[in-house]
Amino acid sequence: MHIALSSERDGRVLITPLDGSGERQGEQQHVSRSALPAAVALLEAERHPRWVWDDTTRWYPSLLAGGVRVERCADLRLRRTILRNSDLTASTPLALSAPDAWDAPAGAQDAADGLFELEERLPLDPVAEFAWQQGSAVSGLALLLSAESAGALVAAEIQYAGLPWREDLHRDLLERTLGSRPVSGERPQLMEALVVHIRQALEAPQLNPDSPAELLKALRRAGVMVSSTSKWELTEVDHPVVEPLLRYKKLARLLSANGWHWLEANVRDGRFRPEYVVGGVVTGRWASKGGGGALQLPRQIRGAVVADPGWKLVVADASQLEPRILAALAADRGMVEAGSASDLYAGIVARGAVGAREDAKIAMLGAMYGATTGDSGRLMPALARAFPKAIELVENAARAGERGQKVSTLLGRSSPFPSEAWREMQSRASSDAATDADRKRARTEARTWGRFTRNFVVQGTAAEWALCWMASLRRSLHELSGGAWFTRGPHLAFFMHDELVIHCPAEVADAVADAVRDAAVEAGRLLFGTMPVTFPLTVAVVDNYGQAK
DNA sequence: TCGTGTCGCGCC
DNA sequence: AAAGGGCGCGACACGA
Repeated sequence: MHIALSSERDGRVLITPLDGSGERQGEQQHVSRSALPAAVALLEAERHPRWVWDDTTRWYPSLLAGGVRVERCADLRLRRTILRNSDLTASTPLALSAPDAWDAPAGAQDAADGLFELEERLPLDPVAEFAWQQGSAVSGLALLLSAESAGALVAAEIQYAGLPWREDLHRDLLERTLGSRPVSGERPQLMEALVVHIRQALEAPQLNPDSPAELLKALRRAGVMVSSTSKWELTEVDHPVVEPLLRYKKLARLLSANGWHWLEANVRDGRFRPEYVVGGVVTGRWASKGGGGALQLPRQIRGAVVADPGWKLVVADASQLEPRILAALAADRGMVEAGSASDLYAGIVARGAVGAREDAKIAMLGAMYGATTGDSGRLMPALARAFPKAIELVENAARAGERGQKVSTLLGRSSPFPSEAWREMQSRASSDAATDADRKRARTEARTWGRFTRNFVVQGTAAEWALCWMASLRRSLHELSGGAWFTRGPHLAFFMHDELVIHCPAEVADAVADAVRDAAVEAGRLLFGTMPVTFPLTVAVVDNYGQAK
């Protein structure tokens, strides 16, 4: 059972029941915007449909605000992106058609109007688009299409519910770490004190350490021969300025990224409401937007995330997700077995591939990111001998990218083609007129694109695992809530690539911890069937996010 | 006074 | 000499 929602020119909403292929099935209704939540709630209860709409971010927030949660949806815009780009649908009319308004980015319908011809600016018809998509979709993409849409529901629900945030604790942290809040334009006391030390150590009384250019000059004048002012380079240097400078940088970062200004802009009524962009990264990872920086919440301030009285936070983190994904994706038995205990890297050492756990970690990162030099590059041959299938998979992905081909994740999301400029560079380099410089530059660019496609298959498949994990958990949390409005019971409150935070009444925290583990098992089964691969979680039941890990 | 590019840093 | 993938953001630098 599917039901499409679409806007009409008169501002009302058209409700169209559909069958699974997109054929109309039964009577349409028209309702006003204000009557929509009630109409959806009724149909949801009676028929449990999959709601078909152009863009979850255009429909779901107002339904949630109206007290209506839905079970399933088909987000046509997200599905369009997958279907247009996937290798699995490359020869379908949809993939071959010219881009239209359905290809515009999330929430950009209005901004996109100028990009398309007049006739494309008519209200989008979800019924026609759904039928077209259903005709183009192949069975191999079904899981990805539904997981992506489920992700859109999760993202909207997280934003609606928000992450509980204690503004008072955040302010205490800022005052302890930076000093009391300065009048605008000035530095907090503890930062100003460090500036005095830095200026003395560099004999540069006017220095503004916030300016990388000025700072670099002052460092070099003082004999500190660095090529940038970055932390990793400064750590290598032995000079009295390094310690206060690194401390200053840390404080400056806290102030600008998560200081008083961030707090006022992003926390309201005790909640931080992250704004996720589902599918915002080409690999399928989520992105975030707005000043919130949802996907980079620093550890330093997680102490301000505190469960409501009588509630708990269940924090779950998928350990070593990407290397485990690679092992399973490649069906590399040795690497899957190395990961059968809780620590994959220890398992790699135990199998004799490398000598130390730290080497195993560096080597695996190098394999996934494409390192060729340094410690990571040196360890690669040993890793390739021990785990030939896993390494072959990432090498093949890199070679395909270097040739300008697409690569795909397990569930069928494909990488984009490289740019036209990239292709021209490659063909110029292989022509008779090519100079050595042409060839060299083309080779460098080919390798760069190869590192992207190499990483794409692992990062993208890990993102698919995470989508399945969330979708599965969302279902079981709903069951645990026993019919109450979802924010009254256990609900997802935060997501960060391989980590979830669930806010829940204390009495169900243990059940939630079990549910989040079960959901990880289910995600592994959805992606890899009966392969004996495990995705262990670190689960903590805490009052305060800072207490986890 | 804009917009744009670069750096540096945080997250995975 | 070559250089590990993906992001978002704020601050600074610079040119229109």
